[in-house]
Amino acid sequence: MIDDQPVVPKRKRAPSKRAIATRSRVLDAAERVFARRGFDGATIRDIAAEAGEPVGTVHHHGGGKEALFHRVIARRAETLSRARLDALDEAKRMSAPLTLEAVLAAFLRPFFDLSAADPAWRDYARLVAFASVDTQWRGVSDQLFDPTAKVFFEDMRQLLPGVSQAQLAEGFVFCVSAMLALLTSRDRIAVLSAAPAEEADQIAHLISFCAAGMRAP
Amino acid sequence: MIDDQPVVPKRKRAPSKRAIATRSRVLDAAERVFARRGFDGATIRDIAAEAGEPVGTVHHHGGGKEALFHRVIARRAETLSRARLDALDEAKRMSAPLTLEAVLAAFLRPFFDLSAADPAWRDYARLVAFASVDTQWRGVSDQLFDPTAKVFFEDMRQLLPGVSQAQLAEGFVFCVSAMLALLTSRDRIAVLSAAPAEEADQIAHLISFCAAGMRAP
DNA sequence: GTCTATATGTAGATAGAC
DNA sequence: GTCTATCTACATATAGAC
Repeated sequence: MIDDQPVVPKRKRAPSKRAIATRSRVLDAAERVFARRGFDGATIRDIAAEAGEPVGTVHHHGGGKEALFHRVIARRAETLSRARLDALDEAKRMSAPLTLEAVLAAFLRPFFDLSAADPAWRDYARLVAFASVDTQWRGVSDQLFDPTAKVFFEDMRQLLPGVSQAQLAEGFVFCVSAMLALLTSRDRIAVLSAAPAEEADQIAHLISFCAAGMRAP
Repeated sequence: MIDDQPVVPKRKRAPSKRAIATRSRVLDAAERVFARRGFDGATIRDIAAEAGEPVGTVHHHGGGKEALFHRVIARRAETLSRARLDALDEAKRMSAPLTLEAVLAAFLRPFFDLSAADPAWRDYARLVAFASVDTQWRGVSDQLFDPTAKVFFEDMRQLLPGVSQAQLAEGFVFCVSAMLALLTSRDRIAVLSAAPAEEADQIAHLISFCAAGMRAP
């Protein structure tokens, strides 16, 4: 253990462009397959076929099935958190005084905006929904999403001083579950409503639903 | 195909008490294991071990893994629907005029009441949550829960004539997702609220949250 | 109905050529 | 880094004794 290089011991060399592209293809394919089938329902072979790569390559870049799932879910988490926090900053700059609707919109909208710009984000939403229901991944999603959630939670607490922290926590979880439901169950909603709706309207409804619910007490 | 008995061709004989008990043990075990691991994550062997029965017996009573899952999810659906519809009738008898809160309570409360009386219903809730997120089971849960949902949906439509059907459908889906979140994520709420809460309070909060959200427009 | 033994397929993972 | 071939384990399912 003496005299081993202390600096930059990982990542022996910069990966080639080709390698980066392959890795990206593997992660994209894994995201789609995990979104469709969940963690246990997906197989490395499904992912390899989806990526158009051999099985060994998926293992090489994914580092095993569990690590691959973790990598896929972590990959976009940072982008999502930053989009939310940026939106919150923007809301604080724009609207004075800050409203509950503005805070909720800053938290809820980015996922939809990203999904509208890139359909892969819709798959990612399904993946997050799978991870949310499976206690096996509870720790992972908490670690990735909780820090940002806490920031918004604090702001909401300021805006609703009359509401108990317990009730606030419940409301926040209800909001998140409603967001995921809208992201992943638009077809179910369409069946009940008997007509396809504009997603822009649905997002506005989600926000007003959540705001009213949080204010209910 | 001629001359075969047309009457009571299924179920050659009444099953023995012992057989009924075994079947019940298998279904109970399957419910617990499916609730913990989801459909794909669970194995027949896990279920057999949980039931204290050999693998062959699980197959005999379950009829294969898919049929077993279907059987487990269908087993309590009828009870739940009846409890909801009974509660709705009761609400209509008791409160005149009927309120949105009363209708929502009739829909949302029974699952919690049943869970409080028998912890197996809590597992069932986790199972339903798993099935809700997995498109593979979309059809099954729709078939089992949609007829009752439509009854409540109609009553809410009467109570909220100013709200569009699309918005009503969204709100209803939000309510269901919030209910499942509360049934399956109490630990997550406890982390945010920094204190364990009484479930009775949480259910009251769920109902007021949903009522306010539905009325938001 | 119950249980043991087994058939058959496929899963995740890896070794080693290129 | 890429890809083929293969190892080992365990999945579902069933056949047939009790």
